[in-house]
Amino acid sequence: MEYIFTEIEKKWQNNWRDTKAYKTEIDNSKPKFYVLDMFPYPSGAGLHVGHPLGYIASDIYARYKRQKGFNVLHPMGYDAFGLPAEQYAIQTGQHPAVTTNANANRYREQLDKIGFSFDWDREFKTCDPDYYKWTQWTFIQLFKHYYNKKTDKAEKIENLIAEFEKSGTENVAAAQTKPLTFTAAEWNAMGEEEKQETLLNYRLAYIAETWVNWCPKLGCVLANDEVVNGLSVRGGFPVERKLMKQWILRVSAYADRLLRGLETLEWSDSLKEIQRNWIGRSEGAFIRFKIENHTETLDIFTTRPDTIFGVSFMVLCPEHALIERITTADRKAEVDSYVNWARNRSETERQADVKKVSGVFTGAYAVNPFTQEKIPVWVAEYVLAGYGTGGIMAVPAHDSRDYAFAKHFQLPICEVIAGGDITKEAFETKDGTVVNSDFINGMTVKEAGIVIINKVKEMGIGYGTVNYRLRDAIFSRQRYWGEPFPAYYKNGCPYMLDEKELPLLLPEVDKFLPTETGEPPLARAANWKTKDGYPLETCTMPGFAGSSGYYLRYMDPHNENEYFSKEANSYWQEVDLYVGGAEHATGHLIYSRFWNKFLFDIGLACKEEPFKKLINQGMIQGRSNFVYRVVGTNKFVSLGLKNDYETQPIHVDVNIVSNDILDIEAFRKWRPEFAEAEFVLEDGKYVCGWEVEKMSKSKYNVQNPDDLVERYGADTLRMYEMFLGPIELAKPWDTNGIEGVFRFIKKFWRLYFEAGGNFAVTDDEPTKDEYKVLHKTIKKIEEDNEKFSFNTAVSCFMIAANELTDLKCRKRKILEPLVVLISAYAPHVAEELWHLLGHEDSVLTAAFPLFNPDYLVESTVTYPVSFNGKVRFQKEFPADMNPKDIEAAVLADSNAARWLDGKTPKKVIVVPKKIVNIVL
RNA sequence: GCCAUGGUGGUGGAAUGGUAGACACGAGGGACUUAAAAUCCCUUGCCCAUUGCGGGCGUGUGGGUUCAAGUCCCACCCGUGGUACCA
Repeated sequence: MEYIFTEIEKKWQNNWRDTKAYKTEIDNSKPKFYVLDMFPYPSGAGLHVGHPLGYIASDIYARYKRQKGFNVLHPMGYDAFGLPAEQYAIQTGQHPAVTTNANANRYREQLDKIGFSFDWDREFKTCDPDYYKWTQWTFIQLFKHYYNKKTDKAEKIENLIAEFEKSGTENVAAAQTKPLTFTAAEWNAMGEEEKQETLLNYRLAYIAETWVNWCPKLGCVLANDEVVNGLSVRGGFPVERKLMKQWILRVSAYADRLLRGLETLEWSDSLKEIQRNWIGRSEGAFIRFKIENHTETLDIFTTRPDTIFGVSFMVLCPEHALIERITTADRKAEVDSYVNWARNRSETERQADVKKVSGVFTGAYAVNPFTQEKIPVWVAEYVLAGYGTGGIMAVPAHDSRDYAFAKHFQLPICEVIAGGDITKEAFETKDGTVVNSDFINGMTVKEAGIVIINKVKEMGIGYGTVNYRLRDAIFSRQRYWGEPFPAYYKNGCPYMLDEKELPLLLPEVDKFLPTETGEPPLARAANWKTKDGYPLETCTMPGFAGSSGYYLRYMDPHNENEYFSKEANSYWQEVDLYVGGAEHATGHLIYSRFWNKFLFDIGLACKEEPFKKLINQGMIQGRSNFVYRVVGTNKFVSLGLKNDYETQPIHVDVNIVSNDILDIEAFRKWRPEFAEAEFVLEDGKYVCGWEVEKMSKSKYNVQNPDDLVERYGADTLRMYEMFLGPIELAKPWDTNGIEGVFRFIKKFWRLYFEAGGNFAVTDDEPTKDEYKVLHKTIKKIEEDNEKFSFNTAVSCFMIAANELTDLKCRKRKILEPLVVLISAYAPHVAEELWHLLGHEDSVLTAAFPLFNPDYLVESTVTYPVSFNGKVRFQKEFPADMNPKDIEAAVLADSNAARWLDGKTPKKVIVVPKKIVNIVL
């Protein structure tokens, strides 16, 4: 019988689908295991070979865990809200839901061909109202909670209101937008609107006017992680700064817990480090400076309170509210013009000349609280509005940016930490002795910092604190294709819809564009009001809203009354293994952790962290092929000969190149202008050049998995993608080696058939050597599966197949367990062989074979004998011989005599089962 | 700049401090075949010897620890990814 993968794969894929072989239910008799892939955005381009890399790895692990007796949850779905569908809708008028559904169906078709063990009964898209109902519901909860720093968790806003009524802000320690203080009497005297306005300062989902990343081309606000180098991640359009009223999530309230939680996770160190940097914890002090002739004060954050005697100027960011009030009349014109210029500069422009120093003096002076010295207050772009207080104390001697600024504007530079040469550059090192600083002279940086913090606290002008770089997440998007906010406005204040009114369905609109007055597309919807006639929010939620809690919904995806049931959550708990790309490190993986921690605080999720173990699959890069055209002709030279001509490299579609050899006929047909192409060949072949680049349509290096499945079958594709290299490693996609894996599968198949082609597995008792091959394989595969070392596992299967072929082993006791072992990797082949072996049930329910160490025990071991670390000969000994006897036996050997050459060995080292080393 | 991470044959990549290069691709040679496909066998890190054993050099560079280093330590060079006026 021949290996006809097309038939086998179709047969079993249909069987698994019809029998719902992968349907998963809560089963308290088994331990659970939750394996999740980062679900894809269904783009129009379809699945490319990079997607399945992670899915195959997680599928192998899920199947392995099932074999090990776990009840495995392995769901899949689609992250369906997003910009491309909307932009397509704007161009064509086609509703994004239509495009999204079509794309998702195509993805499903492609995924099905690869033989994944997803429980498709749990599938959903984030744009399904049944699902986004719970995204909206969570948003309402965020609105109704604040972060209590005393209990270190989210609490009901009612508790806060009760506290305000009782004693104002006096006993309140809450995460807040800006510090507020008021008494109970003041609170009680506030009107409804004022109270609501005040509460927004505390809610975990709040509205505030902030500087946002505005992308005019997309007509939309972007989150910090959606902007790279001043350009939008989607589309690469320039991003500006704009002051807008936005919904915001108070992610920063969780900064410390997000940081500490990392320690409990089995994530790679590099990914944890990226998150640590993103959260950006820094210890320092808030210090309040008086401003001369003003009642206003200037608050700053510094990590170097020890350098306070070295402050020679202050700097405010151009957005700072204080500028207007303290600028002196004679400086006003200049300051205004600078501030205007700086504020209107786009992110891109700002990023472009980071090195350029610019700034302007306000004419005002702050007062150093320790020396009473007058310190000029400047405005400069290098101070950012979004970090700390938007104002700094500049210590040019010990900060390179302040140094550059001081040099440029000829401001004094005063050394307060000894150890550097401040005539050349700033001395930023934190070990050194404090000098020129009155009562802290002679102290270390660390000691001085503590003393200053205590002192400012005593003086009532500051305190030691921790500052985070992590920003609150802007949650409004001026788009159509997203979750509508379950919010409406009354007298300008936001209120939430009743939970019973959820889901608030995305309305139909005539066009997916903003209105003529610049309002978001939802403003076009007819009757976009509550039933009492209040206007609904017209923004929608961002892409990360739907993906922040989807893993929880998979636990109980059809629940109509709850996000997920207590029962389901307490069984499945958290994701045990999460597989996906590291590019989500500062976006999705932060937002989900925040989302989950909040749900944990309000008693919904039973685990604080959503993803226990995370594997980052490396990016699959494209491997482009080139042909070399002789300049000005239609003649193409093979790679090895191109230096003899003046050539121009041209991208050629990788699908008409095999092992870097061009299919000339296909090339002629590829483009009309190449129909008459001539070729200069090497050995009758046209060899293409290659380069690793991003996978992209324009480089003709996109490979989709369907072609490969068609040519080699799903099992080969699965094993080949694993064989490419370690799963975490970024690597270029390269089909050059796929033949080898295909050969292996055919060889594996042939183990079960005699020369004539009949299935020929016997019940004979295997020999010891045959058992050894099996048990060696069981051991290695188990180890590799546990380590996610799937590439070496594939090699291990190849070795086993080679050895069993050599042994002509066709025995059930060897070949049957081998089918089970390989079923996680090549499930179709395994299932077919399993049935040929006479099983009625499915290989999917078979247990992982047990390893028996007895079969690996050697009676003799060959020891390499080395002199001074160089191997000279080998000698065989009984496996249980003791090292002293081995030593004696080696020295008595005639080969040893040759190398000893009359010398007495200094030392003889016998490493059990490894090596004998003789030191001369 | 900072943080992370990697550097091993023509290529992808293996190696709990213990015979570096497993496995695979590619290449060369051979068998089978009318031929092709498929399959199988041999060679394949470099250099010398090749009538046989054999010998020397090799994991980015330079040092060090060790009986023994791709692996551990120090310094440097190069690549990749993240991040950047974060006070």
